[in-house]
Amino acid sequence: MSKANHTDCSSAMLPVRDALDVISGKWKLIILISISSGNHRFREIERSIGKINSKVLAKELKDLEEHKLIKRTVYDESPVFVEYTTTPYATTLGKVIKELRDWGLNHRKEIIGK
Amino acid sequence: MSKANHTDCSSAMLPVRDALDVISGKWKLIILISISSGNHRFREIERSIGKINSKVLAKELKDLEEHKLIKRTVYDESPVFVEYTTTPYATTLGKVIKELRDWGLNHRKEIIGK
DNA sequence: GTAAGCAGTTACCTAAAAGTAAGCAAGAAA
DNA sequence: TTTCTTGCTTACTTTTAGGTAACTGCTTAC
Repeated sequence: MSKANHTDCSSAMLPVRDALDVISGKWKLIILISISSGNHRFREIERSIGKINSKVLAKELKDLEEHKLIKRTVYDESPVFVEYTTTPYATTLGKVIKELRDWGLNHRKEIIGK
Repeated sequence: MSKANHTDCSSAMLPVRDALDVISGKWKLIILISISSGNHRFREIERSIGKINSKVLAKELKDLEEHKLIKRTVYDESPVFVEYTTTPYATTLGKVIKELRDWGLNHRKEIIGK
């Protein structure tokens, strides 16, 4: 008889954990925003973010690709060039990003910048 | 003349960063969910999460309090007891959490559990 | 022929996050 | 009276994220 003297809420926790596994971290959403704002080349993305370094960017891009959120395409022209684009699946993150933005904007007003 | 050969999107990035600073990490939202699901005592919260340890929980609770997302109240009865509750401000995170949940649920269906 | 841009990689380092295990003061229950 | 529960703290270790700097092969521009 497992007498669990607490409210169970694991069903609410699990999906949030899943989502955080994909998007949390310092750079993932930032990179997605950069790409969907029109930066498609490695160096473009790097410059648009500014403080990121190429090692971290390369790693994060790989992660995002594994999660099917971006697509890496190599154009075999001369010189070859590499393009990163967001996938249709990435657009499902739109609402998440919007809510985070709105909340972050308000939070800065309320707490940080007072 | 700073010739920035990339699209500028810093205004979209900043608020997202602010939000992530507060909510990213392994436990913050999980703890908020636990408290708002009815777990108000330290040990209750601990048990409801399961894998967290008291050192980490204590630290995260302090962080959440600093961010005005929860309130710690000490009731000076005998024995004294401590209660954690979410603040009205925490409810502004509701939409964020909802979107994360929905996305996480879908993500598990689409990517993880296939 | 030298410099500069592209898309990264490599080896190394640091700092922060998270975990482990134990303990403590108080009261309550056995 | 020993044990249990609560709400933590302390000291220590491990793990992970993130950062630095240099360097690669390739190509074009000067």
